[in-house]
This record gives sequence, C-alpha cells and structure tokens, in this order.
Amino acid sequence: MTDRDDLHDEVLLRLEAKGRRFTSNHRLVIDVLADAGRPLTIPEILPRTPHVPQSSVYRTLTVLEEAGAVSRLTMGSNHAHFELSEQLGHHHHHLVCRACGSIVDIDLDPEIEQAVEAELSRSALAHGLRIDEHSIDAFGYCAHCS
Amino acid sequence: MTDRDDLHDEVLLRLEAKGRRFTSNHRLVIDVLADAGRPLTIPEILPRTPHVPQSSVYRTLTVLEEAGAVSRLTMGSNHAHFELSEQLGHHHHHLVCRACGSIVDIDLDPEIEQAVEAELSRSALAHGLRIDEHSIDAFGYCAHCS
DNA sequence: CTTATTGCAAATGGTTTGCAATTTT
DNA sequence: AAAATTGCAAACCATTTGCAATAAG
Repeated sequence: MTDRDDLHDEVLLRLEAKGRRFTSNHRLVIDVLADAGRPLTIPEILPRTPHVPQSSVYRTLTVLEEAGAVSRLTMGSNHAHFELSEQLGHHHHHLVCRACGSIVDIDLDPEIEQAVEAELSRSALAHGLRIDEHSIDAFGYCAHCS
Repeated sequence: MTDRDDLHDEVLLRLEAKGRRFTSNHRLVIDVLADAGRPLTIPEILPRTPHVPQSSVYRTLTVLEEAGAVSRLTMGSNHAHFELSEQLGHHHHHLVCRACGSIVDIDLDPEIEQAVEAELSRSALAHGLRIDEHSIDAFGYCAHCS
C-alpha cells in the first residue's frame, strides 16, 4: 500500500460520506495537486489534466472541496488556488508573493501555533463566534520577483 | 482638529503622494468605512453613498487602495470586503462567518503577535521571500448563523 | 437501473473599462 | 489649461450552470 494509495483511500472515504463517486477525473485532479505540493490555479491545473474540459475541472474541484479533500484559497489574485485539504495532509500556512501571486506552504512552531489558537478562540468567544479553523498568511515578494 | 479631520489629512497625504486628488467621492467612501468600523462589501457601501454610481465607488476604492488608505479583503465570499488600511488605523486580524460572510476585526496579544512575526520572517527568509505584512483569519459561524 | 458525472455551449455576475463631460489643482 | 475624476453603458472574464449523453455503484 503506497502513500498515494492511502491518499486515494482517504479521498474515497470522504467522497462516499457525501454520496459522491470517485471517478477517474477526481483521481486525476487529486494526483495533480498531490504532485504539485503547492497550491495551484486553474490555468496551472488544466495543462496537467489533458482532455479534461475546464468546466469538469471546476466541477471536480467543487465536489472535492465539499467532501473536504481539497481547499480553495482566495488571496487577492484573480484566480483561486487549490490544494489538498489539511485533512489529507498537515496543518500549515502560506507565503504569498504580491507580484506573481505564487503561494508556498510553510509550517509554524507548534508552540506559537497553539498560542495563536488559544488567543483566537478567546477572542472569538467574546464575539459569540464558534471557530473551527484559522489561516495565517504572510505577504511579500518572492526571490524571483524581488 | 477632530479625529475625522486627522483621518482626512492622512488620506490626503497618501493620495497626493500618488498624484491623485481628494474628491468628495473619495471622502464620502472613507467616511462610510470609518463609520462602519468593520469591513464592508460593495452592496453594503452603495446604500450609504447615495447618488454615487457603482462604477465610481469601485474606482474610488481602487484609487484609495493604491494609495494605501484602504485594504481589500478577499475571503471566499463572492463580494470583496473593504476597510480602512492598517496605516490609518491599527494592526488587527479577522473573524469570518462561513455562513453569512460577515467579518469582525479583532486584536491579538502583542506578545503572540510578535512571536508570529518573528516565526514568519524566519520561515520566509528560508524560502527567499521578503515579507512586509501578514494576516490571521479565524473561520467559524457567528452568533446569528449558529 | 438508478443516480452522479461528463462535455459542450451558453449564461452569470462581480468587477473593470472606454469615452465624453466634468471637476480639481 | 492640464490632468484626474465622474457617470453611463458596455465589456471582461473567472466561474457556474442547463441539458442530454455517459459511466459508476
């Protein structure tokens, strides 16, 4: 049983839980995102999924997102970015380049992570909000765009 | 000299630095955002800026954003949110309701803030990125949507 | 067989833009 | 006067959707 097989199993589980099916298009998109290892936009995904029309990729991503297998990132750029959800990978955050819009995944010190979570929960509670997730994004200019 | 006058002065400074003008529409939009005290969408702004066409509000917001007076927030909702930039206010973060898309400003403990900044800078440096800003967003369901 | 998915083309809708008229400096 | 801004309508374009055909369970 390879890692990739494990990944497919996890996706299948989540799709079935939502009454959806695990089709070849679904698997193809999952593999593209897994291989990339960073958030991709639709224009980046399309060339890697030959013969799959754009609308099908959009639909696939929506289904996968609703199943909790994929996350949609909307930073200011005109195209949304997609990546495997944290449920299938690990908790992480993002570095975003203002110029080219590229996004890199990063990990933070668990201690800081925990402190932020506690502080956010406290603040959310005070505002009557029930939190289940948070994101931390850093913005600047990447080596290529500096 | 009132706080509002100070605000207008700050906006004027930033507009002039970009060769732009401080028109009545600009002031109107700034005041709407200042009065709201939370990020607003275009549909929320329009009724508060009577007789100003939608396209002018969009253009005004773009000019103000380029001058650093306004920030555009793009969380997954279909409408962007706009608020006074941190340059004109204070550093803060956001609580976002998944159901209605509303956004609330929150402050974090300065110690945690500092720890996060240090950690992000470290991580960014390792990836060859020069960071100048970060955001922390918490997602959940607000009191009204729970 | 029943229902989700696919592919194509067409529609949607938030946001941007061209242009002539109008302000601001 | 020179240049930015405005208002209107029209264009843009990433994303969504209707529908008939197909494939998955």
